[in-house]
Parts: sequence; structure tokens; C-alpha cells
Amino acid sequence: MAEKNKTKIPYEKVDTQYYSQWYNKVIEEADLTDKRYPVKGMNIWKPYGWKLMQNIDSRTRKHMVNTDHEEVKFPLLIPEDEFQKEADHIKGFDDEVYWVTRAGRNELDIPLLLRPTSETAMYPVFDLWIRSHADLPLKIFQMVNVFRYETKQTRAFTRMREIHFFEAHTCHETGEEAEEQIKQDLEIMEKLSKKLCLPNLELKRTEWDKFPGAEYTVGVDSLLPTGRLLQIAGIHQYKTNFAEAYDIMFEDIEGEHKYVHQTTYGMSARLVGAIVGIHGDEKGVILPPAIAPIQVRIIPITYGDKQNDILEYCQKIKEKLESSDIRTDIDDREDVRPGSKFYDSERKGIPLRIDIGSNELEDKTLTLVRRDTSDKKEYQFDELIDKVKHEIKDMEQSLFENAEEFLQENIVDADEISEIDENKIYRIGWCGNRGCGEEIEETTDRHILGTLYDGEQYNGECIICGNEEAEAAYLCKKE
RNA sequence: CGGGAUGUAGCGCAGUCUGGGAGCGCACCUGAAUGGGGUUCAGGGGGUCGCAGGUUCAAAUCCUGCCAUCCCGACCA
Repeated sequence: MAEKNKTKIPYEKVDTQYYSQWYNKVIEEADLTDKRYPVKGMNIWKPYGWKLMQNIDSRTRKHMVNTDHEEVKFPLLIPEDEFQKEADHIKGFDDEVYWVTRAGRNELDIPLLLRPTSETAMYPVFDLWIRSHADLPLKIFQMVNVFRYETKQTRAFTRMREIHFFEAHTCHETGEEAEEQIKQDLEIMEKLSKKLCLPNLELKRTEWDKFPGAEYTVGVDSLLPTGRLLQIAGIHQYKTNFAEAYDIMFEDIEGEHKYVHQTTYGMSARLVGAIVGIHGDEKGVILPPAIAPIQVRIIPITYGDKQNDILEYCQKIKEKLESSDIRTDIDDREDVRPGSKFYDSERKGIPLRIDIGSNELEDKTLTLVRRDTSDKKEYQFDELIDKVKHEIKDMEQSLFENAEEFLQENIVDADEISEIDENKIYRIGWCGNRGCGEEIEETTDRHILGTLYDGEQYNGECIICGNEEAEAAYLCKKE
């Protein structure tokens, strides 16, 4: 028995150091990423991990296309002068851009930067694309890598210097239309969260925490087992801030020239980090069925004289599942014992496993095992599709609900600063003034993530100044 | 970007203090037996000791610089 080399790091929910060890171990064992690339904050997507990311992207893409967005791909490099047109935006990103200043041995006339996000790449072109109200709304998105030179403490998927990024950009005739767009983005986010099993809070960020250049920002935050919030999406209302800087105007129906109203919606590989962190256990990662590269793995238990019959039976099951669009594979490696295959399937987070040995072959049954609960059930072959579909649905729901419960359990009300001492989300009263806000952040060493986008009733008073007109603000450490 | 720790075979580590032979476990390869929860035995392959300088007759070991990883801050999606 090779006890000591097994994954035995328990799923520790509080200690960040332990969490970090566990996280790094399971993402490696699940074959999602290789972090040994010799540039800080830039990792390799391994085939299995990349399939997972692409499955997430496909879902996102589908939602975007269904809501009349079109996919584009802008260049990676942005000229310095275009980057510098919106003052707040530059201030927000200036310290973290990578510069390209040389080509071969020659200095470039105009330094180029690697996009940290694509506003400044796209908006000069929007000015060319948009002439009249007939060109609006303009709704596009792209999935690209962006670069941000920030934070010494990088982490796979959640804090990278090269980020796999989704960004949707829209232009509208009116502020109302732009507001509608934000509501639509949040609806998409909700649908996506269900499938990714990532319950979250949609919080309108504070003035000092909004996206650089935005009028306001809605952050979408999920709670990690460590009790820290991880932002998994950002939805921004730009109003005409960028339009004014980039001169993006249209002629309306009366012949008047007006600035467009803009929004953006961004997500990243953080979704993967959140899934790993929130759903993983002591055996490794657990992938939500909707996006798992392999949804069902069949494990033949072949020995003795029935090997071929068993393999044939497995193949039959695989074909039947695939005809119902269920992603399936067979672990038919020889010389690897079933026990190892079980562990392998678990480490990769494959939602469902089907064990087929001589018993199942004889009785025309199958043994179905769930990754999240380890429940093992025996079914008739005829029930295959129904049962697998049912378990997939049930697992999806149960992953989401468990995470939702964890999130809700960890939101606690605090009336006094002194009550704020655990790794939880605190709901506090806040008058909305920056002075009080900053005092809250400084004394508690936490961030105000904002107030619920949908709003909520709150009867308490500001935790600092006692003003009775306070709103409920959410306070937590950020990942 | 400030503080701390670490870097030796694919992974996990010993060896570094006190300079002289590069080792252990797992994984991998070959063979046989085994086979429903990480099989066993036998044999075998694999390392620029993170990188670059320096000290020395001699450097994994001592010194300097850099790179990367992990932790605590600051910053961010």
C-alpha cells in the first residue's frame, strides 16, 4: 500500500494555506492545468482543462448568440495613444499593462500594449462602425486572452497575468436601453450560474471599487470555502463616458448627433477556479455535469474468460449514451486494476461512473456511481438513459443547492464593528458615504462589495455614523 | 510592489549547517502472477541539483544577482 503518496489533503474550509495546498494539488491531479510554465502567472491549459473551459465558453456563446450578440476577435496589441483617451480607465490599468516597445532591434514609433481588456482596442473602431441609429444597438463579444501585470501572488485560474477572458461590449441609443442590457446580462449570468453550479451575489460596487471608467459596476461574487468572495463576473454601465472619450456618436431619427450609451459584461477562467474551490472534496475536483468534458465514464471490470463480452457490453452502453448526447468514455486500459480506475475517475471529477463486470453482464444491469455523493445504484440496461439523465439533473441541482446553502449560511448580520471577526460575509448598515465606507474597510480589513443590485429592505443604521437611512452593504474578504 | 519560506528525476522528499560518491519513496519500462476500491514479486531506465556569475585543487552544499513557487500584506477579474 502506497499510503503516503495518495491525495489525503482534507477539504479544509477555513485555513487559507491548507486550502491553497489542496487547490494546487487537485487541479494538477485532475489534469486541468500545468503550472510549470516558466513565466509567472501564465499557465498551460492541458487538454482536459481546456475542454472544460471550452464547454463553459460554448454555453456562454450560446447565450450571447441567443440575445443577438455577434462574436468578433480584435487584435491583441493596442497603440499607446488610443489607450490614453479615457482618463479614469488609464488610471485603473496604467500600472499593470505589458508594453511592446521594440521590434527586432528597432524602437517602435508608437509603443504598443497588450490589451488588459479591450475597450481601448474596440472603441476607436466603434466610432467608424456607428453612423446612425440604424447601426444600433451594436452588440458584440469576444473570447480572448488579456494581460495584466498585477499581484505577486498569482494562482491558477483565479489570479493570472494572462487571463482567458470573455467580454461583451454593447452600444445603445439611450440610457434606458443600456439599463435593459444590464438586466439581460444578469439573466444570462443566472442561467449560466445554474449550469455551472455557482450560486452568487449580484452586488452594485462602491464608487471607489467600480471598473475604471464605468458609471457603475455590478460584481458577481461567489463564496469560496475559505470564506472569501471571488468575483466571477463584472457587468458595467459606462453611460457615455467612453463614447465621449472616443467620440462614438450616432445620428438619431431627428438628425441629431448623440453619444452612444455603452455596457460591458466580462467573465474569465475564474469560473473554473470557483467550480474547483466550491465543489471539490478530499478526493479531488467535482465537475458540474453540464460542462464536464466527460459526463459518464464506463469502467469495465474484465478478468477471467468474459473480457470480450464485457467490453462489448460497455461499448453498447457508450453508444446508447452518445446517441442521447451524453459525453461518455470507457476506461479500457489493460493492466490497470479497477480500483485505480475508480480513483482516476474521481480525481478528474467525472460526474457519473458506470461499473460493468460479469455480474452486470449476466443480469443485463449496470452499476451507476455518483461522484458527489458516492451513491451506488444498480439499474436495468433498459433504464440507462432515463437514469443517467435523472442523475445528471439531480447532481446539478444538488451541487447548486449545497453551494447556495453554504453561501446563505455564511451571510450574517452585524450591528457593531466588533462583531466582525470571522471569515464570513457580513451584512451591515451603511449610509453610502465614502468616508464611512473607507472607515469600515480599514477597521475591519475587509472590502465593501456593495449593495444588492436588486435592492433590499433594511432597517438598521449606518454602522459608523448611525444614520438611519442606511442601506444593507455586504462586507467580506476578497480572494 | 514590501516581508517571509522554498527550489535536488514526472511528483513528494533526504542530503546543504560541517565542500570531495547524487540518493530514497511513488510514478515510469520489462517479465510473471494478480484482477468488483490505489496488486505483488523480480529486474530496469531516468537528474544541466531553478538559472547566471563568483570563491575553491574541488560546489547540490559557501557568496552575489536573477527567475519561479508557496504564505502574509498592498493591488486586481
